[in-house]
Amino acid sequence: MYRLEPELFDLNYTLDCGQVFRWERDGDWWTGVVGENVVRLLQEKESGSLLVDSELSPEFFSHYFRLDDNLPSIYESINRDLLIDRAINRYRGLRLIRQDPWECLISYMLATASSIPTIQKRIFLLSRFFGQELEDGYFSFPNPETLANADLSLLDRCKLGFRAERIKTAAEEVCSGELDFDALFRLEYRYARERLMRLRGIGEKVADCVLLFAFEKMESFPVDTHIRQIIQHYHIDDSFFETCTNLSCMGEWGREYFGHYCGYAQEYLYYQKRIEGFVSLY
DNA sequence: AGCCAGGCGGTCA
DNA sequence: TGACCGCATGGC
Repeated sequence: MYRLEPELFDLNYTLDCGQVFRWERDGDWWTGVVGENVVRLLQEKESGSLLVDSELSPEFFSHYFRLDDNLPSIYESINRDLLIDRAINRYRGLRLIRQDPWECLISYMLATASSIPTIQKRIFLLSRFFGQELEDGYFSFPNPETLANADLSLLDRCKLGFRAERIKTAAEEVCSGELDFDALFRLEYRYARERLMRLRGIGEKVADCVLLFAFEKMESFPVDTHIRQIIQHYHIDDSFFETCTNLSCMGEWGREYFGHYCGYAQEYLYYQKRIEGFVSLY
């Protein structure tokens, strides 16, 4: 157990906002599986310091929680209107997380047309059946080889529905090296996106989530049902939307409107909408 | 019961 | 291209 003193960081918002699915809260403590490690974290209310119960190093968490991001500077760059301004101030300290590419890829393939509790349940079952037990009740995320070789009847027990075949195929591509994570890191956003979208089960939204949360593409702007509703409800920038109604166009708009760190803007808007619905700006 | 959830892929005009 | 539909599952 050790202590970290992160600046401008809110653990609760960061783990609760819906970007990760394997952290659970019990009182003030969060427990999660990161790689082969079971991790417990608590942030003290007054001091803001982080209590870490884990084998992983301080440097790891600094990297994992993107403490290297200059948040004030990012806030300044994305603060374009009253709605995002409110979200930034209300959920101050929410940071994006650097997720493991493989786990992130499969998780968001399993997230299509599902509520967050359902997604969490699928990943829990998948880990329980195909991962390795780390300590009592906690399992690692299954590796690509295991999922590539799993038979569909077993995958079915994880309640994946029509997503089962898709993740098996994706796992096979990762195993064979046909899908190369290192290459995705090096590719520019739009090319990495095109590459991911060649997989069955990955459209614009899933590709954007994976690129944002695992491949350092801050200029991703995932347009899910909440973001679509926000844009339609507030008529942000309505001169643009006279000619733009579909989801693809909304993504393009987000990148233009919020700039390079639009991924951060997206996450704040998404969380605010999930927690508070359509907020009043008066 | 019916609709929606961090959607995608196919079809049909 | 744009609108509609089926796809499994679960929560409300």
